[in-house]
Amino acid sequence: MATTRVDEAADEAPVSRVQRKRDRRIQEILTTAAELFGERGYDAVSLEDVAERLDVTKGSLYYYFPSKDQLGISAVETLGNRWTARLEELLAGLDGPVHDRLRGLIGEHISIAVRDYPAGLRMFLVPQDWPEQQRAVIKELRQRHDRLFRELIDEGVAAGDFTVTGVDAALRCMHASMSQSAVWFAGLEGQRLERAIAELTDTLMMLVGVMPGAGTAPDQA
Amino acid sequence: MATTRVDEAADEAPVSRVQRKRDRRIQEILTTAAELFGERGYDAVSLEDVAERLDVTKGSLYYYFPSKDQLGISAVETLGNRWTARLEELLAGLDGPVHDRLRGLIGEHISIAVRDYPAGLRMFLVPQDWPEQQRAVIKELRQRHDRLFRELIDEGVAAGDFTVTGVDAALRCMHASMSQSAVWFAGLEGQRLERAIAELTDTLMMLVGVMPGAGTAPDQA
DNA sequence: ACAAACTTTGACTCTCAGGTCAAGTTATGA
DNA sequence: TCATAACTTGACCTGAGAGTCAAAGTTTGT
Repeated sequence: MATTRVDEAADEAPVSRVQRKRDRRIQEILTTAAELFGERGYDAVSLEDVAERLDVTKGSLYYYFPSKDQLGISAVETLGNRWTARLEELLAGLDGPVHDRLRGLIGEHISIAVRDYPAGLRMFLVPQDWPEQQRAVIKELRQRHDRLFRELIDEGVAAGDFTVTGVDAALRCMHASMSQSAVWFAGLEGQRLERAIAELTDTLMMLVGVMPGAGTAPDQA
Repeated sequence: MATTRVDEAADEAPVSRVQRKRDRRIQEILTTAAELFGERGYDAVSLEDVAERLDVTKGSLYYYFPSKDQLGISAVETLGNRWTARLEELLAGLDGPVHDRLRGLIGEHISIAVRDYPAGLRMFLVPQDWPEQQRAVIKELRQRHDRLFRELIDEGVAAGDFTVTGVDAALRCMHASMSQSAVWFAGLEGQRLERAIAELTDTLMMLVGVMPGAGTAPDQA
């Protein structure tokens, strides 16, 4: 503990204990804010609401963020990063035939979305509801998600597993449905939720030309 | 023109000349309001905005509607009725194999939605954005649209034309995609819009198990 | 123990949008 | 032409929420 000022030298990450504490606080705020924005929409949530859930007062938030919009942008960014990271991680951990990986990715995407990020989805639905600056962030997020799916689909198409025609439209439908799922499935739990997700997954798999019950290899033609 | 007071007797429709004028005014207001709500969302539109576009002042609106919410409900209702009526009419005018009719319905639905009712779609996306009372109206509207599609699909399934599994999920995806199309295709025009709609239609047809290029009867198995 | 840095508070201002209304304008019908 | 009903106006009230800030409270390093 005899650190006189060692960290002063390290020029990469934010370092000092006080800095870390500040960062943690900021994360707390962002998480809570994202939660609320997701529940009720950006406009409908006041900073007083956010403050209340954090058990502080509005003024505190302004100590960390210069405006509601800035808080909104950061919240969206953080949420998006966590979400995407989780998907990327999941995908990295998957192996086997493309069909199975895609199925896993779709299912998990919906599952994560509904369970953990109903918040995040709302922003995909009507980007215009968010202030100008957020839209850029949202757009980028969307593209990252898009890429994950597209790469997998391309792989499947190259391998001859999928018969998808019109990848763009298919991807759009997938995203639309997955986003909407947060609205549709809100309130469902346990078995019923499982089943709803499974059914939606099957349907979406159809969009890339792979029937749900067809097994791994289509050797019945 | 020698009407002394003939209409006083008719007890069904709203009658007097003054009444009809009033009704026309109300329709104007509702149309404009729905337009604006659709463009920017219910919350983001102030009555002053609505009044401005109508070239009157806010006070006038309160002469016809007791509150913003009531105006909102009526706007949603009117819009929904016109939209559904148009779809029903369209469907009634279609004939030929189920496949073609469904394709026509989907294409027109998207086309109408994007071109004439970008307004109306927004409310399907996140019903929670609307006040409690509107949601009932929205839900009913959704069910009416749902029924149109479902009946057609059921007919196709009965006839053995479609291989759809999980009608609910498929319908959900269709609605999600059609609603989102108003967001995706906003700004597109002419050829590009045509093509986008066509591609989306093809993709959605796939959801009910009918490949776009497969012709009317699947006699190639 | 204590000063400096960091954090939180709550009372304040400002603006904007919903809603009211008395007074004015315009249309209707006899 | 004129009384009456229909409509419109604009000034006003109100509450809510964004944003500010001096002062008070807490943590930190020495």
